[in-house]
Amino acid sequence: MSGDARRTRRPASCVCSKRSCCETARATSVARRSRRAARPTEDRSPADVVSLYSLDRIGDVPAMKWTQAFIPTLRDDPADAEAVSHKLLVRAGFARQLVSGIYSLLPLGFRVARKVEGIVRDELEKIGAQEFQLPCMHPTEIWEQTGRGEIPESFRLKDRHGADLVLGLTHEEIFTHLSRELRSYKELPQTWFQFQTKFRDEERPKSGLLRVREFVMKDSYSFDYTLEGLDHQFQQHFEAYRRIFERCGLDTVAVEASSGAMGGSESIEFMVQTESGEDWVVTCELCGYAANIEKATSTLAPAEDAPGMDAPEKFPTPGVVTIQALVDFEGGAPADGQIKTLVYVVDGSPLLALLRGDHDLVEQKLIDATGASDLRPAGESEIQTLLGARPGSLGAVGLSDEIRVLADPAIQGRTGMVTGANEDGFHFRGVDVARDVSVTEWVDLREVKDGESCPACENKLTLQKTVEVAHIFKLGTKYSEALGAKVLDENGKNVPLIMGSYGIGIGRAVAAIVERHNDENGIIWPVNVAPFEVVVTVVKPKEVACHEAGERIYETLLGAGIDVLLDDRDVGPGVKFKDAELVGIPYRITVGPKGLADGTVEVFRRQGARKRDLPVDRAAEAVTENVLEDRR
RNA sequence: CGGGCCGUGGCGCAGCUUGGUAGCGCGCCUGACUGGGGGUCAGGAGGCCGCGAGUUCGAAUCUCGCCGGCCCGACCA
Repeated sequence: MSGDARRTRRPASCVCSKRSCCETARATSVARRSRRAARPTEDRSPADVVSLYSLDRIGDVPAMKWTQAFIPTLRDDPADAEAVSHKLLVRAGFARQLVSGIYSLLPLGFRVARKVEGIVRDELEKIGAQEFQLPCMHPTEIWEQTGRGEIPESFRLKDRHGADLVLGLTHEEIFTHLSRELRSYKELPQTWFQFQTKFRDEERPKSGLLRVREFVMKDSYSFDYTLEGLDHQFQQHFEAYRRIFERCGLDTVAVEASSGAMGGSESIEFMVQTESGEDWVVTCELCGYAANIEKATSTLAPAEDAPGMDAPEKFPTPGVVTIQALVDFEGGAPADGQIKTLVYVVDGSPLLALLRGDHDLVEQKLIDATGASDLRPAGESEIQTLLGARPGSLGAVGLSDEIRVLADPAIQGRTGMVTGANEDGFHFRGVDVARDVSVTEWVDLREVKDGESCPACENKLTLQKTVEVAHIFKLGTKYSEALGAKVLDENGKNVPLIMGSYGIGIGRAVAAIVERHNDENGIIWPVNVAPFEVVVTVVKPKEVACHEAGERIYETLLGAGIDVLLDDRDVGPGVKFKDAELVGIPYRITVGPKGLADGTVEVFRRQGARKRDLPVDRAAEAVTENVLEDRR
């Protein structure tokens, strides 16, 4: 009984000032024990009494009985949750929010996180990685040395002497700092990793554990002195990640990604498809092409040019300030016959981005193309100063060469186009891009749309919403050069270390697993990451036969090394079934008077909700077999 | 950072328009019954109504400010 159990569980370290507190508790617990011990019927052996008695003893019994575990399940979805994983992880007692984007993991949640970590550690050790533990608090200077001192997401603090510290957003800097102790190519390659909390003051945390401000990441870093060595490490990680996610029961799609502010030449993200995600990924089922929308391209159907003219012709378009308005305007043009002109400020200088009227800009592509560290849309007054007109009438025809113009290939060679005339209320028609527009650089800037053709095989592309669970980067020498991490090569020459970095968000992976493994009754954990693999549900725990049969099965499973939870609560069976399913334990063995009457218990498999009756003394063994089979 | 919504026992919510003893369901505690899908009955505990100021004889309710949370957008290593 939970009441009894709780009351006897006085912390050894109780520091209450009232002497009576702990003493009374102790007295009460003794009284309860004797009552409990006295309750059993006369036909029990002393061994039975001892085993019952041990129920009340906390210290030497693993906390795997429901009455002793902290599993605060909720009947209703939390009001502030939207994402499936958020609702379920809170409802099922895995996690609680402290403030926006900061969560506590409860025992069940921690058990899952530890299992995921175990899989990750196992696979990394298989590729020769060594585990470290680095600090969360870093001196700000080291971040300044690599040019990452001004990241808006960083949490900053000062120590009592006024020294500036930053809570680590990641650990390239610190691992690279340590790598300076590498002296010779003979020590290479090295692969180092850790599980550590990262702090990122996101502008908008959301979707429960999917996007948070404080989270544990497995990050690893590879050090070598040749590009081939880097390629090898990158490949090793890629394959290790594949195995990790497979073992976690996560279907991932590996996509080309933008390296963003991490720098480096190449990066691949591991994405999990879910409605709660925020990253769009483009995939081709036929040839396997896959890319983040920040990077993806497609093959376009050719657009039809309007008749050409000898020179652009200016015409009045009063009140027309959008692409759509110009489509509807008498004498206007279809969207794919227009040139969209966007003005950005890139590291302080203006830049024009030109796209086809029906296309959208991917800002990340602009950042990647310009190498900008700061990029934003220009304000209206800046635009007015630069081009002499307001947004809605902008264009690049006849601009001075001083202004940098990046244009998307979709408008290359087009004729008879319509674009703004840089005079409010006027547009040009008959624009011949090659003739009339001076383009500084042609770069892919447009966003791929669902249903466009695959750049590799021409098949139709699909667009999916996903969440990023891992990201691997070829960093090159960005960090090693900034921090002076060099080794001597075969020729005795100092060369910078060539690095890779590789991250997996543990909490995010846990949430992603829930996103993909659930039904209307709750979570369905894959066995490998389940907080418990089996729950033994005792239907009528007050009845000695039920209780004892349940205990026996529970102990047999424990002895077989199965993660098993005994639901010994004195509540109705419905409550226990609902909770077990909500929590998502893969196997349930139901022990109750009905089955015991003919010597059976019921084995229930959460996935697929399959039930079968087995003889009492066969059940533990059979379920053990199932579990061992499911573990991979 | 812009826009919207919301803060009332542990959880989910009503009450606010029209100011006057703070309510409901679930959960929790005690006891009994019950026992194969969130069961029944009886009794009970628990609330600076987010915080602060103001209006008023009187504020959960009206006004102002602040704080916190969620969603959309922008942003994102």
